[in-house]
Amino acid sequence: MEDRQFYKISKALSDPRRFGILKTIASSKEGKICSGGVCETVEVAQATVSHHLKELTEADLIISNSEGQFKYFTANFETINEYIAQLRDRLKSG
Amino acid sequence: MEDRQFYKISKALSDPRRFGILKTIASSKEGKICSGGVCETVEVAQATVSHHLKELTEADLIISNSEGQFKYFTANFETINEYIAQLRDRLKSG
DNA sequence: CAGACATATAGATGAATGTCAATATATCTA
DNA sequence: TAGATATATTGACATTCATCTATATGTCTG
Repeated sequence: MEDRQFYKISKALSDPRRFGILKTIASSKEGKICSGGVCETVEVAQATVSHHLKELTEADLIISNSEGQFKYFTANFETINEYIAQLRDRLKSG
Repeated sequence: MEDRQFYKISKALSDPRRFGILKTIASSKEGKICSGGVCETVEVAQATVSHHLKELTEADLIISNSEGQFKYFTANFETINEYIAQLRDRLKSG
């Protein structure tokens, strides 16, 4: 993984609210949830949720899928797992 | 791990320079390195390094040990590993 | 003790960032 | 087509934060 993406992910994970949103998506029923669904779980304005979803998408931590007027989000476990592996590799003692 | 510490660690890891410093400490010879040693590996002022070391210490990602006028830092792999485990647990699908 | 060296702190500054209200864009349906 | 609903964008604002210079504190050695 490129440094660039690694740091983008680190930044994306560093805000508690944004992490909470990612968690909500990762643990959503059927593995997906729409923007409105996320909004209901959080106490910030819709614009703020939209902003966080964009950040998470740009970090490739979530994937979006439009269905009509709705936009569904899925956790990208591939990226999540690769990030965890990178964390290990980059910090290991040996 | 408490939410509080989890987020403190996330924040501490989110700055590229600070992560680089942690990496330097984790991969240092003998497993430890003093502040001055860290300064030599980085292109910022000594005060900035001191600030980052404080943040990493407060996140419990590194441990300090004073020896006379020097202060040596060691990576706290226990915390690092626990953070990685938490990341997994908090984001896992099931 | 005096000077040299290592680290910490204080205060300032510019940039990044989370947040919001307001509005725009896109899609659905009657 | 008009109104309703879902999401995105814009522009502003307050706060956080990485960074610096200058200075303080702490420790060693002559």
